[in-house]
Amino acid sequence: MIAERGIAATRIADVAERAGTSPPAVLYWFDSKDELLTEALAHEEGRFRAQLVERLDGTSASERVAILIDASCGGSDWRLWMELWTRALHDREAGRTRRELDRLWRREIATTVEAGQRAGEFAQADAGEVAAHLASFLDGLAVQVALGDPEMPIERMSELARQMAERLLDCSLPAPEGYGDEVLEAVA
Amino acid sequence: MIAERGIAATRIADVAERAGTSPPAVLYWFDSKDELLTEALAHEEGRFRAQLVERLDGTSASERVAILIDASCGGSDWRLWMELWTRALHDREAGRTRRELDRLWRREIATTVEAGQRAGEFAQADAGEVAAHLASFLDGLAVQVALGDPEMPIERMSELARQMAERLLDCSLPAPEGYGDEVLEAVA
DNA sequence: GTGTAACTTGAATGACGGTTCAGCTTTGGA
DNA sequence: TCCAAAGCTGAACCGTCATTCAAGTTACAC
Repeated sequence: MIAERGIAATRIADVAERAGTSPPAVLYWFDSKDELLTEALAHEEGRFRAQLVERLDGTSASERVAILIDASCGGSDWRLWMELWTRALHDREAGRTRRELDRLWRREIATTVEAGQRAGEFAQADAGEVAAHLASFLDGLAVQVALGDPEMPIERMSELARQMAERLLDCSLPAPEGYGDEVLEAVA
Repeated sequence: MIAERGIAATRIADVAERAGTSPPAVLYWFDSKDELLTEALAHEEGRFRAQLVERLDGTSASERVAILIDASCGGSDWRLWMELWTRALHDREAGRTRRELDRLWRREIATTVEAGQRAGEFAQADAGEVAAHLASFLDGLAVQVALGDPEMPIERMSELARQMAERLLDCSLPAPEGYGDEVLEAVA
């Protein structure tokens, strides 16, 4: 609901309708609209991480980087994070949440980079620097994709991010899987 | 006003108060709140471009790239563009505007890159590709900066973007000017 | 001066939507 | 079977704005 209409335009009545119930019923489970929105975003974040952990299990560093990029491209709806960003601009609590999520995400990348360096798969470079580079680049690309920029289809995002990682780490990454119709459709 | 409180929380009464007048007076000049917001964003965009054109006058390609990066870091309030982004997610008209602005911005970069290549200042590389890289990277960095990420002060954004450009173009860019207190404060 | 257009205002108006409330139905245990 | 708690509902309630309106004030042309 949030991804479709945006936080600002999402009414309790919309959520209720989607859930096949009534506005007061929604407020029976959530104390307020604000709490509902906050929990929705937290839930999505949890879903994303869980899916990521599963995919990362028992893989090489190169594969991991490829998976992280891949997950960025299609694993979650960037519209949600963009909503969180603008929320974070004016809401202290949302700001804290956002910073924490980003810190974890960059750390995930940095840790993987370091592992790859120890395994000799990647060139020596400051892992934190690489993580900052890659994370920012992915954010920027995702904005274009989420906004349906004709010059930035999701395949190009994937390709550019991949090139960037290979350049930063001086390595070769395994090929990404294609994107299923659901993902392509969600982006469109 | 929009940068401070966000589009969603900006009331006509706020604008009126800031302008030292009354809500009906604001609606005398703008047909609706929506038009007011749209024109505000367009106005800021115009201001930014005008300032850019002035700074770019009579400079070498290397200087131009440095100026473009510099302008990205401090020339405008990214909070406004982030507001435009989320607006564009659900508003067809805002989406068109955003795409057009981004197209112009990438073209500005690409044109400069091509000029620099003709002048022998930059390595040969697909200018469109370089522009897409750089523009996305700047967007991503700007998000972190705008959100006050402690790991991404504006100086680091400037430094990373600069390195990225130098790497993409295999060149050396002139040093950026420091950021004045106003910019640093606006970001904080 | 005086009339007119431009501009502004305080006071409604009205829609919208979160929240509350009093009571209904369902569920599950004894 | 009975009863309490859990879960839900329709119908208010109420605050918050954008927007309108009728009437004022100013500025300026003649």
